[in-house]
Amino acid sequence: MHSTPERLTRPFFDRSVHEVAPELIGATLLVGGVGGVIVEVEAYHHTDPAAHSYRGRTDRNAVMFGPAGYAYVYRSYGIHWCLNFVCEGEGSAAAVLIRALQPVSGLAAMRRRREMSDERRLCAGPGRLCEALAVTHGHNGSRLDRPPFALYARTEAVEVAAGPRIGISKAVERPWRYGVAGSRFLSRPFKGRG
DNA sequence: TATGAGATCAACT
DNA sequence: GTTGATCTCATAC
Repeated sequence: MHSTPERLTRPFFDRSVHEVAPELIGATLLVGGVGGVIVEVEAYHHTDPAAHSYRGRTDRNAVMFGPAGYAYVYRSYGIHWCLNFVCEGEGSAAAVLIRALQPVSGLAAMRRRREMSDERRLCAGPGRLCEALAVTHGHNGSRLDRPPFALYARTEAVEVAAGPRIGISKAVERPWRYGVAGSRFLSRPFKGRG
């Protein structure tokens, strides 16, 4: 074993979402001991027309308006769950959408929940990731530095690619998607190099 | 490899 | 009544 990875706590998230998002690439996310290395995220901010918080606080997005370091979970297209990490200070309504993991821990549990064995697609996409890690609305508003969540800073430098976000119809041009260029575990490749 | 439809529901207009 | 920060399966090349 090498050095013990640094555990990410609330101060880590209490910064600009555009600082936090790229730094999450390469970090390790576990939910109940199941998870892996974050390889793809997207940043959202309340000044951003594509963000849920853009039109102000509602019952659904209330967690985004709270303090940093909490999980914001919402239902997407009536079917999937999507996991976000709330960033910046209270009222800033910024969050990072976790889009893809490289599976590392709890492969058997993930395969059982996803009913598939293909490691590349176990967590390649926000909906898939939540299914593999058993993240549901019940995790909405949970602290990220308390069980079942566990987050660890990356231990090695990674080259972070940026590009346009996926699946949105507003502010499409903002390059607020970050990830490991060329990773086999992305929901979709980054344009340019790969 | 690419494109398209269906699934399914809560928020929002 | 319409719209998604999506995924899967089917069909077409």
